[in-house]
Amino acid sequence: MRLSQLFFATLRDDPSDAEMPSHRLLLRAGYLRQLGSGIYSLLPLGFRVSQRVEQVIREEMDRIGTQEMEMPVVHPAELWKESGRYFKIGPELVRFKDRGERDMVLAMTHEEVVASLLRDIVKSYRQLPMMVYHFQTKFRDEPRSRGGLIRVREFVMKDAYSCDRDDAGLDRSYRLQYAAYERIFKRLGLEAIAVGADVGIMGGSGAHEFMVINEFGEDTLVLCDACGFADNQQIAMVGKPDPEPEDALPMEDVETPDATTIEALATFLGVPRSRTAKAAFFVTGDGRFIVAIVRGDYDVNETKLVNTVKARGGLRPATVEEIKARGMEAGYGSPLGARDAVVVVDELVVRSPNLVAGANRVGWHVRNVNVPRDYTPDHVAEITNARAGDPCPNCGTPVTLRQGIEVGNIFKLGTDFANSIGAFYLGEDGERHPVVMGSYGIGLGRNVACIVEAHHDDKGIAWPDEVAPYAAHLVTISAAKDPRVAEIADRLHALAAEAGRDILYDDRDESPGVKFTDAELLGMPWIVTISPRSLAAGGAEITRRATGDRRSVPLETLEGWLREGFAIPSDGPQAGASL
RNA sequence: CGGGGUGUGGCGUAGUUGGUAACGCACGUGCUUUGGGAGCACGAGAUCGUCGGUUCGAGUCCGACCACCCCGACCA
Repeated sequence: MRLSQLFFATLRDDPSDAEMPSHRLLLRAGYLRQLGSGIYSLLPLGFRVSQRVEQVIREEMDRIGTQEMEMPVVHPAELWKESGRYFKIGPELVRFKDRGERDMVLAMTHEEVVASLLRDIVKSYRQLPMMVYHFQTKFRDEPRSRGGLIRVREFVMKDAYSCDRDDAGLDRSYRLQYAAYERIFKRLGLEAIAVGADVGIMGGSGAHEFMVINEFGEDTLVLCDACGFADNQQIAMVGKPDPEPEDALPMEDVETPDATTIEALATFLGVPRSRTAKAAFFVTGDGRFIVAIVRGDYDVNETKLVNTVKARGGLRPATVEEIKARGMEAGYGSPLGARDAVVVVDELVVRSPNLVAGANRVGWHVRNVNVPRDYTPDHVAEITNARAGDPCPNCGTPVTLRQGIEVGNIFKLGTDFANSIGAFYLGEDGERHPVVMGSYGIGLGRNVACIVEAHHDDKGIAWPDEVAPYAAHLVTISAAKDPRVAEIADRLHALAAEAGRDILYDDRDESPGVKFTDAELLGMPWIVTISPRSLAAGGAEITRRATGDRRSVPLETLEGWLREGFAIPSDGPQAGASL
């Protein structure tokens, strides 16, 4: 591909609204353009990377016997009503009517379609197990997109679905996918770690998220360096040691003007935050009022809270009026005297004696509150976030917290979709059974961005060989001065094209500075320079983009590599080699 | 949806007390230049996010709206 013909433009200045390196570089190097919030066009270079990522995923899916197919982006809403997700999912599911006034949705994912296909096609246990996948556009009207390709509203995802006779079969499929994911991320040049994850709205019995560590990551990971324990903070259960035992003292009102936060309360009373109880108020999607009590030195974990109270439709913060209506006072709240509320208490609170809690009166708290002596919980469970330094549940070593980006996930769905959509098969036993499903997703664009996050320097991108849009970037210098330069470069370019592996060829009449700077920004793994100087030194100069290692190569040798698709031998340019 | 911010040519920006838009990069033409974002000359490109208001006159002042970005909420 001649750069003079390529549909792209490099930018000298950073676009002002790009913060992450991947976003900045993909924009500056001409891989990407934004159309709207969370909506992007992939320019030819970006599309080639995406296709190469896709091909890696395809090969690994095929390798474990997953069959490629394609399912639609627009679905009749009927199907989503059958699964119930039409009612459970909020505005991120785009709904509209077609010309016939029929309710339609834009696909966020494809479990319903797979289940409906199973309903039509799978009749017998002999047809199972079976796995399918496709690469397809998803649309999710995210409340807030961010970070370039990291969180978008429209994106292409590889989603795979396993279909098994029973849980044992699901476990087997899940392990196959897990292993395939490890191979995929390794080939993509990503150091992904699998963490235990919440099953969320997908339901089901287990899930892992594949995460790459990144300071811009939206998820918090709880990691143990000693034993390898890794969970998303949403579900990480860490032990909390027993507080010092004390005799329960009688409750005692204490005036606490303006102490509406734990911080202010602890300061005002001169006690550590661990001697206070924090109340948080929520309303579930099904209309129940929840008051959650955690110790003042911990934060409420909403995922755990949702799972504890089995909240359908999630949680939203309660309004001040709703809190008052239950006999409580925001800022001075506790279950003391509360009514019509589901009281959920963190298990550590039960073990912690004589805490300061809200009096449900403005300006007042109560000392020496003890559970269950002073109020009765409806649920006692761990509903707090793990903190850095808390003991690992496996080995007791203090855990660390890191931010991560989810590059892939795998879910054990179970039988919910099959049951609701009606995907049953006849077993060997002659009985009807629901198909047991699993769901496995990888977002292409997000992976492209994460590859750049992991493979760049201050000059630009440095693609791993496996995903580079072109294997090499051919640069000519002083072509106007020495006719041999263009002649040789043209020949090398043609040779690569004939060998079926196009290379990028900067045939523009630009100054050397522009050409080298662009080559480093664009990030092909090999930069090949043809110039009067390189010819005098014996042929071409080749530079490994990632390391900067550089050496002179005879033209015949280079031609040989190009015929092999620029398969440079592993003993290519060595560090320290010079012209 | 709450908080903060930004909208001026493709990108980055300037624009004073209100007087009809400027600079760098990129772009076109010509000449020179060619191993690290070249030089000179000429040139094209903006109804200043939109609508309304104040004013003789609005990029600038006022109001509403829209878009985008950041933090939070949210996130199969």
